[in-house]
Amino acid sequence: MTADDTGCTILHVDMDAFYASVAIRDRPELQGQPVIVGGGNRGVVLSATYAARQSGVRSAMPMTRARRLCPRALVIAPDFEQFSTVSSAIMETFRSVTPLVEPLSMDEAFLEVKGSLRRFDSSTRIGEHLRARIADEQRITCSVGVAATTQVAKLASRRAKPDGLVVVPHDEVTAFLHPLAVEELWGVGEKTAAQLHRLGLRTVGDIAHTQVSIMQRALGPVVGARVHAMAWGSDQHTIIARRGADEPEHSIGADETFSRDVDDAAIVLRELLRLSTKVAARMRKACVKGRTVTIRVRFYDFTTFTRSRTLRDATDLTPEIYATAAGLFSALGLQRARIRMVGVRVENLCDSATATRQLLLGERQHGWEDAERAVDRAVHRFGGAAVRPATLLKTSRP
DNA sequence: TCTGGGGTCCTAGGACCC
DNA sequence: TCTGGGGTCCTAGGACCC
Repeated sequence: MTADDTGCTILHVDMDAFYASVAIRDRPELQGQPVIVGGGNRGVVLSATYAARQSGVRSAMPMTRARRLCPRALVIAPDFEQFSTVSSAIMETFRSVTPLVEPLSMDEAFLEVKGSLRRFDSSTRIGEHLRARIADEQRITCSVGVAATTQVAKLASRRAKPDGLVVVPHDEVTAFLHPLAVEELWGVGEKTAAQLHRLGLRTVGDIAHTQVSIMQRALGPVVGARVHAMAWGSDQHTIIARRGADEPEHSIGADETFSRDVDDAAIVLRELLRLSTKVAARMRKACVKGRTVTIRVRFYDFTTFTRSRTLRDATDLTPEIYATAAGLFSALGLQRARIRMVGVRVENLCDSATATRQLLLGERQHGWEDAERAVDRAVHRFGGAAVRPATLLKTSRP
């Protein structure tokens, strides 16, 4: 790639093996060693150092398989609070260059740098500046992709890994994209790739030279059109400045895989209560209420059901969320089914301040609200274990 | 000893209203 | 008598991302 980045004002910045890099940055003896962040007897790999990747370890791989592939790897449990702190600092570094920062996850973001070119001279310079600062301030490496569109910038940063920078100038976009395998495209996963392979399409160039209508018939009107557009390097995505914490979510949920499959409804209900408590507390912290409660139940063979119910009024209260979740679960009428995972999610969120609530006849206005807020205060002062529903105290989870 | 936990977005069918 | 669309909301499922 040439250094001419004229017109390329979008950067995709992606930390290299983020969780693993943060986990070992204060432990010089582990530099260059195979390290896996993950855990739990039924967990997956969250992140692995490049030394571990050399043995074939990949993100999202079952830990059992990862340990088999790389028995000498050190396994470290994730510390999400630490990751979150580092992530916030990194996003602030990005914002010191441009206000147009769109975080995609803890460890990556799109930056629109058009407005910063006068100060920095070129997009490439900005990328190198950020790489140097993050290496200096956080002692981890990152990779940067520079292009005219988000999709191409994202693919460029992947090409740059680890610890590099790749520019894809406008007139080299098709030469860059077309040799790539279809599954390299953002939004093309296992199923879509298989569908494309059935059509005989192996490379991004194959997609580009197939009629949009054929793509849409195979993948649906929206996804088909998007994938075809991406094959020509054109995407409609414009960067939306967001600041993680005050961005309203569309849903808040929690799920839990049991360490062993469970066939006792009482244990499942107790877990639904624990998850409802967790979700309700997170909703109150985010100052949102929601109307639709969804449960997910995954069985031993990975088949998964979802059931949802929409309430008349938005809520952020454990008793209401739990009652709905428990009702949905009971309505499934399961008889000693072997359950692997359950989850509770609340959707249709709105700002707590604007949520209106019609009082039922005779309902006390502040009953549960007051109780829950007292719980929040106690948890804040004494920690999460301080206050929880009585049924969660009897036995520990399986 | 297979396969986490947090999300977003899309599709499709049915109910219901005008 | 027969037969309409369009719009919105709800529910269930599935694909995908990190």
